[in-house]
Amino acid sequence: MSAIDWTERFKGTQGLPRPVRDRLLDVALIRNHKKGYQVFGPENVPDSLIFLYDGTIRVSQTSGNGRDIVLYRVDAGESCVLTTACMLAEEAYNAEGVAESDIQVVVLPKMSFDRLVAEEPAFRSFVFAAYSRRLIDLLRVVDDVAFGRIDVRLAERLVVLVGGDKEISATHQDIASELGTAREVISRVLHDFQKRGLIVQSRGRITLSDKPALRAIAESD
Amino acid sequence: MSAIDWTERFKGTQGLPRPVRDRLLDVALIRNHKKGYQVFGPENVPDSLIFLYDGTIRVSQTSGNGRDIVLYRVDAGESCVLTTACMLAEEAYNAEGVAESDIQVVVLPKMSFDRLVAEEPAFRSFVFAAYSRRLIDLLRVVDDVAFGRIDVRLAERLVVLVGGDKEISATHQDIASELGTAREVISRVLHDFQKRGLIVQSRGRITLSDKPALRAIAESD
DNA sequence: GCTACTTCAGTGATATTGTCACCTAACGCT
DNA sequence: AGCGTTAGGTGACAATATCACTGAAGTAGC
Repeated sequence: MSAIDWTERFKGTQGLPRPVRDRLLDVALIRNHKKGYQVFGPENVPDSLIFLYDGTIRVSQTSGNGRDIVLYRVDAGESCVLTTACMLAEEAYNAEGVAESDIQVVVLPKMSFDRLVAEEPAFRSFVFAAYSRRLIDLLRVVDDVAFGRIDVRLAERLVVLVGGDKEISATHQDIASELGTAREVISRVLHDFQKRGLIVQSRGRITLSDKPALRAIAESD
Repeated sequence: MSAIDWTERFKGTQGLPRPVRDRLLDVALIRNHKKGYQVFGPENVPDSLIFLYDGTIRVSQTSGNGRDIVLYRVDAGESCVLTTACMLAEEAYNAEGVAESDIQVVVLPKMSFDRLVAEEPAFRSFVFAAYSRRLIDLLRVVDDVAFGRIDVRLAERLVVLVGGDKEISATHQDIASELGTAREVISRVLHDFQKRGLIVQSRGRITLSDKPALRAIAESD
């Protein structure tokens, strides 16, 4: 058994009885990938279930022309259920998962996955919870894109991206790809935020100087 | 056993061995609902898995102001996995499933569902396939809303709604709610379609007079 | 240093879509 | 027919997207 009991870190699996965790350790393969690695995509259909041990995966969708939109992120401790959808889909679709940092993933072969689902109720509910969370994430995206204002969404995203910090390192294009809009739109709204004293910009860098105000804008939906 | 072997009609369960079908019949409850019945929604969280035996359920999302968007439809033979997401969600969200016709549903109590998933591999893959299909449906919605042109989406929807027929019985508001846009937008685009000889309108009724042309518009993405 | 090259950001013009206000036409009802 | 309700039309304007540029800021080579 490995020195690190990695299953400890999987959200929702904390309550798993000891033997279940050991079984997970037994059948899973640990893989490392560099930042930028495409975990799955239209041209790269995996045949295994993927759990993320460390790092984050950005799952995004690409349009015919150059625009992107981020659907959700997979954080450490979560599983990437779109890979299963990916496996089952016969019609083409253009979602892809890319490592946003160096990542360490736990690869669970389809057969082992199937057996664990069958035999371990706790694992089963973990998997269904993962699916449900993704469905709800997507509902949120639909809601935002269909009904949300761009300045509200941008403010919200800035607050999320900055985390506990004060600075964000991202180009306008990066942020446009997050929100599924065009760079020019982001440039204009950011310009407006700057005029209002909410942020300070420099090339590839945004400093949030009035986080509470941004949060207030983000809440106004 | 009922006279009708309804499990025959469930897509993806055709290959189930006889005893599995019998077990489904055993534990499931059949319920009838009128058109307009809310199968699930923010105020109405079910505690069972729902399979649709007959009719269709429209799953849509409502915005803060009056706008709606249709996420997908559940047809006979499919399961409504959002109900499970519904059950698991702690944060509020505003999706609802409404019977679009009189429906007959098969209600599978959570416990029975769990047991079937555990014990019947065929049932298991049926359920995962259902989840995946919904995820992919939602990807399509995101793609349309974020990147699609409204005239293209409208033409597409008209062709789908008309089916093998030539007429659609729906108000502009109905169609706007399908696509997540405003009535005025639909009115204008339909007016344009009419001027171009693609459709003929009367109150609450649209006749597709040039379906091939509409299909051509729908394909132009 | 300077130059060439690339990436990033700003901006005006225009098209598309959404919002608001108000109007008219069609239908159902008594 | 008269009346109320719903469906649909339209102009004005706001928000967002697209296009075609511009210059500014970094980067690599010399």
